[in-house]
Amino acid sequence: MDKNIDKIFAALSDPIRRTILVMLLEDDMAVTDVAEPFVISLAAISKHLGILMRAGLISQEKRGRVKWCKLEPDAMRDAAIWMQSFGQFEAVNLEAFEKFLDEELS
Amino acid sequence: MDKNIDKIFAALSDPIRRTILVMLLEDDMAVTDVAEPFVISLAAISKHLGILMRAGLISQEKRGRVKWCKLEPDAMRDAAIWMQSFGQFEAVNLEAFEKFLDEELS
DNA sequence: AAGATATTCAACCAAATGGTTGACGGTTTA
DNA sequence: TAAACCGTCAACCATTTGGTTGAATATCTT
Repeated sequence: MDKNIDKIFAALSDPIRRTILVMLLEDDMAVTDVAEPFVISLAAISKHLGILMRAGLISQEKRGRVKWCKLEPDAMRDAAIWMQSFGQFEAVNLEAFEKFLDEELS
Repeated sequence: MDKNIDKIFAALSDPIRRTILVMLLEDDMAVTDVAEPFVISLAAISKHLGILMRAGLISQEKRGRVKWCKLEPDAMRDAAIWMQSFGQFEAVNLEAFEKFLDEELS
């Protein structure tokens, strides 16, 4: 139960996986569509999705031959609590967040 | 500048390193004292501290033969912003945080 | 000067990570 | 039924990670 925080932080340490999570903020996506913007192989994306799955950050549901990926934002709560404990971080303001998303997606 | 978020999350993915950060919440510590509660070798702790250093999460200052380790909580801000963007996490309440620290330190 | 203390370095090892390609098993479409 | 599509699996490769031990360096103490 607590070992999972390891997996969550490890999952978040890869920029491809963070980008995938940002993509899933918009909407659920099929594996093939998740893979589309990246230059690496579908198999590699499949592995990344497995890591996100095992960390609990996404869930997957197969309908027909398509496997849908869904964001599970709750998984991040423990990690967020851990981080904020060091914090006195100001509340996130929208400006900072939008700027951040721009950089992340470029 | 942004590549560092990879290193921050990677650094946080290890329970020993997270425990070290919690220890440094209390006060600055010498490397030997950081290592004391752990069963692994001093050299291994030295490597962990190097990873925390390169992630910017701690700083080190040598005075005499003793190297002092200091928490640098600001380094976590970018990562915290990233996480909170998925969030709508409620503000951390003290109860949850104390429970968390108990688990982390045990 | 010699000895003890603090920390890192170097060489090594096992396991995990991130990538590849090719084959395979389901599912849909023609 | 045959062909196309969706996604994973298996085998492989290079690199990184987390640990070890023993030697090296630097500083303090006696």
